[in-house]
Amino acid sequence: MTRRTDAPGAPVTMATVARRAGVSTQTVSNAFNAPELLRSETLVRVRKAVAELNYRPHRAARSLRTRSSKLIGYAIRASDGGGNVMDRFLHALSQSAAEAGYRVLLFPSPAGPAELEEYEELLREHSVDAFALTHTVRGDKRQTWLHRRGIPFVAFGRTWGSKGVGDWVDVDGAAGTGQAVDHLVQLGHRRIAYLGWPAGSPVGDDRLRGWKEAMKRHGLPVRGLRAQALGEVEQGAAAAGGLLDAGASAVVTASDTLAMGCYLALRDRGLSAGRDVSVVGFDDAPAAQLLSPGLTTLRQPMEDVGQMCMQLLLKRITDPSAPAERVLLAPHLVVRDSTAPVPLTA
Amino acid sequence: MTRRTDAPGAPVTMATVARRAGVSTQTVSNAFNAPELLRSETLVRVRKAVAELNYRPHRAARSLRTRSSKLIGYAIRASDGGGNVMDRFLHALSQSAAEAGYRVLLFPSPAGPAELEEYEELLREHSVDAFALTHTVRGDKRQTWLHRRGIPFVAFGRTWGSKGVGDWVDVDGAAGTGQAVDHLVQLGHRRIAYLGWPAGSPVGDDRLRGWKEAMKRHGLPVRGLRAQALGEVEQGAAAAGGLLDAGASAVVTASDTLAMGCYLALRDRGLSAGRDVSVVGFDDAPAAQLLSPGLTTLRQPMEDVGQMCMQLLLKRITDPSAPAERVLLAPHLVVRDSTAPVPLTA
DNA sequence: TTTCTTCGTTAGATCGATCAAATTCACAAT
DNA sequence: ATTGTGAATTTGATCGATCTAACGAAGAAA
Repeated sequence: MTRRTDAPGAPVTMATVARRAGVSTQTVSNAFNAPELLRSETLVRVRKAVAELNYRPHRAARSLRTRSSKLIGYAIRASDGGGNVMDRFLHALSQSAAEAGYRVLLFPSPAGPAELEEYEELLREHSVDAFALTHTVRGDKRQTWLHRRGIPFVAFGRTWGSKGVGDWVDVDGAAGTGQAVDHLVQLGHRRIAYLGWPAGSPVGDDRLRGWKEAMKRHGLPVRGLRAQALGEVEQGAAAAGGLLDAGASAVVTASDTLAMGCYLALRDRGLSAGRDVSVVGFDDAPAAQLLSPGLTTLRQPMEDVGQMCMQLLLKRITDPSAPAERVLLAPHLVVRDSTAPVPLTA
Repeated sequence: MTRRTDAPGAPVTMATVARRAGVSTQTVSNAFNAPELLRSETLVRVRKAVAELNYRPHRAARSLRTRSSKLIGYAIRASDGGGNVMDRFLHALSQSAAEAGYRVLLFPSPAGPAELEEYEELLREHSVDAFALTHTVRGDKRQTWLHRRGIPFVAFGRTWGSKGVGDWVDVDGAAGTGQAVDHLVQLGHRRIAYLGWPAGSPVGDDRLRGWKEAMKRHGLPVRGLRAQALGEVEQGAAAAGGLLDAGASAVVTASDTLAMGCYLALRDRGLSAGRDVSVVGFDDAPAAQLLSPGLTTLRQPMEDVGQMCMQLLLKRITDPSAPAERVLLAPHLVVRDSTAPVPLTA
């Protein structure tokens, strides 16, 4: 026999609410999922009961019936080294997800080919409705795999290969370095150098292109104003030295680390960033504002990236067959003291 | 009427598996949850059917019946600035959780008093079984709140207030700076300075204490070998200058940022870290190994922290009334080139 | 008055698993 | 042959919501 009384301490379910409001459970359900179906007076009554009992629908029950977990899977990597960028993305993503009634399910991603098995496992258990991908690489298998099965997903990071599938959001590196050049030109610089990574990395090539195109747009020469180094500070310093010798009055770099290399190269020559030579970094790492002088750098708009990812994902969930959307967002130039007008003596 | 045939494309449920294995659904359930109850021959038969159908139990259904979501809630903050420490914690936590059959549910934590409402919401919906807390502060309300309701939780970060409740895991800052001193003493240093933050921050005071106690243990003087600065690199450099003037041959610092200040102070004097004066940082920030020379620093054992958190949490879930456990883990000294034997000239 | 609509609400089945209790079976003890 | 015992398996109820379909009441049209 079903319990008719509401013992204190008994779990509060829809039936409890229904009893108190003097309606059926279906009406309570409608109050949550289709309030427009209720007469406004009934709605008020149900809402009152919900508030008094502090009731919320049981996720598992709802999810079992509706076949939707309202969870988005996100694979976290061992140590992505991405500095605080991934942190910010994750926060922005979960924030936007929450606003849309979703939450983020975190799972550790085994590197390599076993990775897809984790995705599959989550799907088999119906643990997630969709995925958010990051750390996309050339010819990433995940996109096509998910696409083939009709699982909604969105990627932070473009599909670099020619024939990519699915929606993505990415940061426009070229626009970023372009902005940096514009900023420096406005300060009177003309010999604006670029310090990047060796050719071949898509992200690096993109940032280089932005500098090159902006220089052309302003009618400025680029010959001899380009150097490259790997991610180490000291190597950056060596490469930056060459650019200074070539008479650069400003250096746009592919990363804050390389920018730190510039700082060192300047210090070794008794010069100072900002005062003598302007330097622009990329990423706005935590160290950037701690440096002295504070580093002018390109901050990736992770809040917007997360929000946009969620927006595309929701659209995809709603309409799985809509054409893919791709969004490029420009980084934001954070101006600190490492950029300044060209010194008169130069 | 119940469907007796298994149409292709129909969802694979326990009934499908049961039919194929020629057993009841309960037996399939037992194969997952209590395999020792089955005759080994039956178990094999069921496992075979499971494998052929690629079946996994539906999370929501299981969770509805067992009243356990197997999810651990974790509140992600806007930008905790914790560098890569939180990243590593989160990865370690989800890794250990996965090994125990749990996953991590990420939710954005609104700052301030509204925070607890998010926790409550998750509990009301039965979305999580337990919580992992970080960023604990003096007199944190979350611990007592969760404790009072009997919700299992674990904190990364000790309860600094006197009357804390609940299990926690933390990094032993004092042990870290102590190790740094030991290492330097072994290299022949005697005038080992400490560069920390202004008194008052519990973490900072802890690290200072470790240095002081280790110095006493080795019978070394501490007078005049202590300075403090806020988190900025340049201020660190100024403070470090004083220590160098006081004849320090090595500096233990409270953070990698302060260590970078030492680098600058040395460079300004034409000296170099490692060769002339040894420097030890704290945290192993991404920049630490990029610096030149590479920074010897104390790396927080986040993998162990995450694992231990999960271990305590599982115990707590199993036995909610067991006495609280607290674990302190020592950081690991990562030796790079910024520490070296005392130069002969000194 | 009767019948037809429409709107709001209710009743009963269902999602896919686990729990508690009942049942079957093999085998030993009486 | 009968009963007892324990292990292996099955049966039926249940978790808490949503779905489909049916129902009742109010007002409009006949």
